[in-house]
Amino acid sequence: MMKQNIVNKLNKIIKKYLESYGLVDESKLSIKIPPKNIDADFATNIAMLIAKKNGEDYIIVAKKISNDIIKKNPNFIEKAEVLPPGFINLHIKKEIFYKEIFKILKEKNKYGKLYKKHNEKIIFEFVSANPTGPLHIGHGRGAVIGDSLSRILSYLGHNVTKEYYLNNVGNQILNLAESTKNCYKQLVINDKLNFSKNEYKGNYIVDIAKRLIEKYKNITEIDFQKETVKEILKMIKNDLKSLDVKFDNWFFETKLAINKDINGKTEVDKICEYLISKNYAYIKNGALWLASSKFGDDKDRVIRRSNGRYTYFASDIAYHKNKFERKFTKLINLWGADHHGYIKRIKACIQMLGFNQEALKIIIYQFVSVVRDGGVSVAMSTRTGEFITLKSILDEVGKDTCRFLFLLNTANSQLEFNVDLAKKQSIKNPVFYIQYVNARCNSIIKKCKNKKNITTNIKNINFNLLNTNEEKKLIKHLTEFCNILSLSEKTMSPHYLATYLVELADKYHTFYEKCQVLSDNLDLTSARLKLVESVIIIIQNGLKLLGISCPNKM
RNA sequence: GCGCCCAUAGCUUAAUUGGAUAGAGCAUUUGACUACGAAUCAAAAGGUUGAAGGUUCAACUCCUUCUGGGCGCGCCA
Repeated sequence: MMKQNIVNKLNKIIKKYLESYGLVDESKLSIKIPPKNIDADFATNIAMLIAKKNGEDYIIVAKKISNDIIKKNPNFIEKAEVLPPGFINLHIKKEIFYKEIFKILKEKNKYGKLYKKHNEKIIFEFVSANPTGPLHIGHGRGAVIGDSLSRILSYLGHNVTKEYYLNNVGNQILNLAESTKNCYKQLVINDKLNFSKNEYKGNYIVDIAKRLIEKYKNITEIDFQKETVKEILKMIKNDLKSLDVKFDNWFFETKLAINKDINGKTEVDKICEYLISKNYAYIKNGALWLASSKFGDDKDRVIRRSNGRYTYFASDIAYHKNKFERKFTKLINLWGADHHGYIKRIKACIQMLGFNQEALKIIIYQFVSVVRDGGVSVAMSTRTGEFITLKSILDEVGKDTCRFLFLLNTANSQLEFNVDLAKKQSIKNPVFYIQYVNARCNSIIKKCKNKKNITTNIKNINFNLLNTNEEKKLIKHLTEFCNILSLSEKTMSPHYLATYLVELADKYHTFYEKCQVLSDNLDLTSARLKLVESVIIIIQNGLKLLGISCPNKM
């Protein structure tokens, strides 16, 4: 939390000027790391705010304030410069950065980790793909973003439970079971396979049917619904496992929509009764409608059809209620872009249940399209069987590359996954670029193991010897790790960490070319070795949070 | 028709959420392996940030309109 500490300190210093000039509004005040082309540690726009209010010259005010800051904080600020249009750029004393490197070396794989920081209990729901087929590449994106983000949140002291909600009830499941059954029958009489329009197609259905033929002698013994879901669930879990994604809990819809209490009522029954009693639900044309438009939804929604059967949405209400009943105080849902229309209605429900809708945070990720040498295949439809399975991609490009390509971009824009390029670049690939840093570092460490007269005690290292631009940039970048984690936390976007690691690798490789680590100058060698060690720590911590391996040899 | 998201270099994209000269990678051109791993580095070239207005000292970022793309709008899930 080095950046935060400095910002807090600077805030105190700078706010005094705001007050002395009678400015109350702090919302436009910024203290942040300047763009890369600016040589400074921090920058503030305070002078422009003040000058604007008083109608004074930006530069003159900036110079006045910056001079004053230097004079009053000699132990903290190295120098301050004014650049047009009126920024004050601050250089922090080098020792503060060295201290942070100390901290990295000392805390190692726990550097940046926070403990018991939050009282809230988070439930993070993601993937939740229907058990009607194997996961496709779009689900993969959700799985990776959700998994990496929850790793980051946990690392920052949040109490996170990762949950997969399984819709194992309803028409789609009946339909699925029917598909397997038909396939089974046709296979038994050795018929040519024919699927009707609404049935699920795909080799996995045939595989399941074949397995059932082996397992059972008579069709009457088979519970097709149970068996099919079981088999598909096995597939989904396998796919997630090879992506290195693990859930803490699998929540079955049957628990809400099928299981009954001693009064013969399901959770869904009960929630509907509650909603009716509160006048949040009403009967129209024989169906039960939720008055969600009262709470910001575009229109009211049917939760129980006139034929008496509940909609999927009814279970969803019960599910979110259940999350609160399990004492979760913050709900995070990661949804594919096709679900954006559900945000308003589910937020409406949460208000009806008497909870704060702010407790629910919904992250939407846009779709993935797959490109192969020119041709684009987009539609990921489980029903038609036209989709690219996550497994096939994993088999082709590997877990690390797959995860990283999902993590490098913001969730908010559509992702074009170029399989051929990912394969071709398997050597020249951003993941390898980062992993190579670790390999190079470890190679150096190994090489100097037998060297004598190297200083290993951090306290005796003279970091002032690390004087080149490459070293200074590398040090500064290392110290931004915590800042990046909290940015990812704040924006719920793990991609900041991914791009940060690419930049770190970039800075390390430059350093590596320019600065020979092992040399006759023992003091310098010792200092550079410590720098290399801290690079290893950050790279390993970072990749671990992204769920990517970090081999010492490649 | 209504709603959500997107549009940045030839391609894939970033920009710490309103800051300074819009950063990378791939592809192209040039140079560097008898020093710690060349899966690397150095350099060149490539941009009116889809268009037009507006707000602001400051706009890729916010507002309005338009164009193009994705997705969603059922008593489907």
